[in-house]
Amino acid sequence: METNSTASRLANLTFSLLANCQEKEVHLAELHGLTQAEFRCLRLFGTDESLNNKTIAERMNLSPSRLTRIIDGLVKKRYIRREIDSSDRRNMKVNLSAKGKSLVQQLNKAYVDIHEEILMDIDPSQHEQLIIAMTHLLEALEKWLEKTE
Amino acid sequence: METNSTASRLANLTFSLLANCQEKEVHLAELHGLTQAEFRCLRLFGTDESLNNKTIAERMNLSPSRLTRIIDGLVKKRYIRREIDSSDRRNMKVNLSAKGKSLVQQLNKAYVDIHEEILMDIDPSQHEQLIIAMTHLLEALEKWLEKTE
DNA sequence: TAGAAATATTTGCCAAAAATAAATTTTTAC
DNA sequence: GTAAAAATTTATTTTTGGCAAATATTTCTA
Repeated sequence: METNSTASRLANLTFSLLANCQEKEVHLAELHGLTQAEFRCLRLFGTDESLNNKTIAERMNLSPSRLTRIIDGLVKKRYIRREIDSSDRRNMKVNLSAKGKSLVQQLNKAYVDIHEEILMDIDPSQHEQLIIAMTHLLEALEKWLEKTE
Repeated sequence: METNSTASRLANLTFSLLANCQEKEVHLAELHGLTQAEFRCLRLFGTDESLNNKTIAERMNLSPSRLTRIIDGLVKKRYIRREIDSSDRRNMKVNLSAKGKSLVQQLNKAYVDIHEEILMDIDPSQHEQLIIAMTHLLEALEKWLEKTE
């Protein structure tokens, strides 16, 4: 069957892709003097976002206390700032410093650039197809994750 | 420009994809009583492959001594076997046990199945396009990794 | 409105996992 | 016979992560 061999080719591709991305992350984190947890945490921030401890903990599937430590590191390294939320003083508003913003922007740009290069190699009429396929891939994965939770 | 916004959509997709895959790996490793390092190491094996310590260490970007420990764990958990290479007794040939083979096959099958499901949602005439695009993505990433090494 | 319950974060403590460096053993190769 | 290579052991450090208790603040309620 055709689908089967295509599926296994695709599976191999995403497998290698994943491995490479992971390697890339390790490398980038090291390059900026961050641990992987810190790096992953930083990448959660949009440049203008202001999050609190608990929200980040939930997004990263970690305990709030663990998050406090990760944020400690990022604050010490001057990538983010902590500030008491004036509307609810139990909350800590966490947001990027100038240094943090610049790094996040730089990383995002590099990431978009790679994808732009790829798209240049592909007929524009196929772009939407690709997006749709990738969306399916992501949905399938999310569904699978929920199922096994 | 059209390419730019498509590129950033695609970038977001692969970013989420990566995060989900990582979560999935954590989950699967736990499910089988393996640490993440052990799980990743196991997934390096084709069902009939026989590798030595150093090769695996290189593929995983780890020190040989770290690898010894990871393999220790996998041997203790009966997923792989160690055997002295009779042609060069300094080498250790490492290969999957029956239990290991069965797990690797099962994981590969689940992986291919997900991709098969995805492909069923996509017009078969587009399949080759998707493969090509993903191949480009992978190449771009590998090139980028080499550059920054 | 005083006191109880709930919420968010931090702190101290601890354990497992990940990683490296240096020393050691065995084997090979020149 | 000595140097180099492969794997392991030993010792040590860093990273990751959770739990329970403590603290501060807010919300609920009697």
